[in-house]
Amino acid sequence: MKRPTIADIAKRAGVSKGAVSYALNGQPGVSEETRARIQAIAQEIGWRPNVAARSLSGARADAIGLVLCRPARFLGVEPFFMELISGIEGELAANSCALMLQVVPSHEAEIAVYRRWWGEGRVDGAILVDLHADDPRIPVVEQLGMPAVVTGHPSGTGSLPAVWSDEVVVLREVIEYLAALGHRHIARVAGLPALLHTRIRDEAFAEICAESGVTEHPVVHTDYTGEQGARATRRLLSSRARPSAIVYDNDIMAVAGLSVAQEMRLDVPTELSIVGWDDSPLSQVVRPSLTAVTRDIPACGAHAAQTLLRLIGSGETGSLEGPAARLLPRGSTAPAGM
Amino acid sequence: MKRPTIADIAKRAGVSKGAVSYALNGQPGVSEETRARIQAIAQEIGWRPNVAARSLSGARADAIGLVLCRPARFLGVEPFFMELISGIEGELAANSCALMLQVVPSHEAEIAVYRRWWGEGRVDGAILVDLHADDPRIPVVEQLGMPAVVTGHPSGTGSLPAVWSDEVVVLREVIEYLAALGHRHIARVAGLPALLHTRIRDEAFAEICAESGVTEHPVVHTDYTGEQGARATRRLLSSRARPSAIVYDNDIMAVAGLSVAQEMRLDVPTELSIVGWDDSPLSQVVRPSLTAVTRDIPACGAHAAQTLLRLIGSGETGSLEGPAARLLPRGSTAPAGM
DNA sequence: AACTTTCGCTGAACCGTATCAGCGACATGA
DNA sequence: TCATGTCGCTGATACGGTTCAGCGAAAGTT
Repeated sequence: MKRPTIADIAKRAGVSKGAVSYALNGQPGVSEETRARIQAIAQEIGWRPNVAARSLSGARADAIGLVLCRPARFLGVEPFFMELISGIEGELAANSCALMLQVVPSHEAEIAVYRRWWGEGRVDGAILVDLHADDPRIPVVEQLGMPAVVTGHPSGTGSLPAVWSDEVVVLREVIEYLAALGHRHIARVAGLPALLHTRIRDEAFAEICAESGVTEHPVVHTDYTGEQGARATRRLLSSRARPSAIVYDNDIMAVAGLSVAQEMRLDVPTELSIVGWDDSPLSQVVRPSLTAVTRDIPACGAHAAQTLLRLIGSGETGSLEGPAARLLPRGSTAPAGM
Repeated sequence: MKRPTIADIAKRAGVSKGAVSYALNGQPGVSEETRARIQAIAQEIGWRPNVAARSLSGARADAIGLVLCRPARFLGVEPFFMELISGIEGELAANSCALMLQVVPSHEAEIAVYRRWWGEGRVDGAILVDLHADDPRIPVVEQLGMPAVVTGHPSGTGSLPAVWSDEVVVLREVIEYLAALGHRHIARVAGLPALLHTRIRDEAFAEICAESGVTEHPVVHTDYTGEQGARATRRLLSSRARPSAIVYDNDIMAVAGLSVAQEMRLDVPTELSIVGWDDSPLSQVVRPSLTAVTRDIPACGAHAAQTLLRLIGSGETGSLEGPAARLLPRGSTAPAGM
């Protein structure tokens, strides 16, 4: 009860293997009549193409790779990645392409994975996330010649196409919204300083605050964990002149900050306004529900996957702007106390 | 600048391809001297085995599959899966085995994925999660002959080995702890009723409550979302005789429940005790921090992966009990109000 | 009618590895 | 001394597809 092969089909159809291959791949070279007959037989005996054989013949691996480089504990609590993955998958499944996933502890390990995957012919390309400033992965991937798209600002992606959404625009929306509510002292609890998008937000934050009459705009960097988010919040709220609003770089830190505020008997939103980033169901579960920057993460993933598939298929490249983020006001923001 | 193959190595070493294959796979058939020479050459020219060719030769695909069957939105917020995945990966990486991931909307789609993966020779086996009562995947996987391990109670896994942790023991720990604190009315906000482990917990909950003198023990089923967790909590707390403690089936619902309680001006823990399940960083971020059932999810994943690899390698089967869960008391539980 | 083109198909080569039968050289045992 | 292994290696083949050159027949062109 072995798996049927095209040879079996060829025998039953009374044609050669080559004809079967043409018929099943929609290639010219067989009559429509024969094609239909062959397809019917393939269907009947439950034939599936063997990916190994197919990719050995110089074709594709029909898989793309995704490497996540964050500690397990942090990954779990960050809904971003799961949503991204499911978005990627939606696009891949439509093209019967598989996703290879690996979680690694460091950039070196990540690079080693790309080397291995590409060397072994396991993947046709990869999606790179969490772009760093002067990211060491970029030159390696370029040199390998492996098709790849980067989710992140195109300024740091070298020759690789990027799929990104403009963070500056939405950050401006956030600051101007808070400024309009009368906030003049806005703090930012940021993520990892090594990440490129953190830097971009950092710069834009300072600039936009200055423009909007927000005189105080301190930034604290963290590792995205709730723990560090809580600690940063505690420090900010303990300082002599405490901010009247805090913008967080992810949801879990915003929730942690909310708890710290409540612990310190500060009412949210009347005494402190809170804005989260990358809105997840979490934001709506806490009281008050969190005002947050939201964007369609699965759509970003789908977008990246689509771009990669096009790159693999036709070599066609080019950075594309993905779905835009926008501010979703909820209960955690209010006019600044007088 | 093609990828080097064993033929290239053979040429440079002045031996046959066969000898190279033996040398690089640790097989007998070459002298240690020749082996070392061949390995050095392989190293030098950067040779990597081509998985396609390797698996075509009847060997392995060197990949295992994992299919997640939950809507994208729910997946993201549930830290469980990411932690499980990173645990699986840790074990796989050590055996240079890859993980194929797919997210699907239904069991039928999931089964189709197994059929395809196995038919195409893409995977050597799979890990099944979210076991249902009378799970339709079990007979299909058995019939396919695909090695698989199931994370869940062995009562429903047919001939497939299971990796599970005893939920009844820890549930007893929870109930007896709450009973000891004087709680006589404990509600449970459960997950999807179709899941086998929900049923097991349901049954055990009723039984243990009865034994422990907990006279009232209502159960509400949900879909694991914070939204439904909040709604269930609201309903429970609005009833005439409200529970003095609620046990939730996951973290996000526990957090949602906590918010609802605060919204209803019920103090946690003095007026309501809350226990979460599958402790994530989330539990420690809210105030009060949540008493929760905790277990080492990455370890469970690693365990499952290890069992699967052994099953693939030697056909050796057998269910194994994984790391045990235990109760971690924090700030959200207290003696029942008089 | 002779020539060219197109169609539908065949047969063989090829991708990179694993594996098996066999072969000479040498060691071992009776 | 001869039969018997064992060692280290070779050469061939298999795996399941893709792809290419080529071939006979039919159709079209002049």
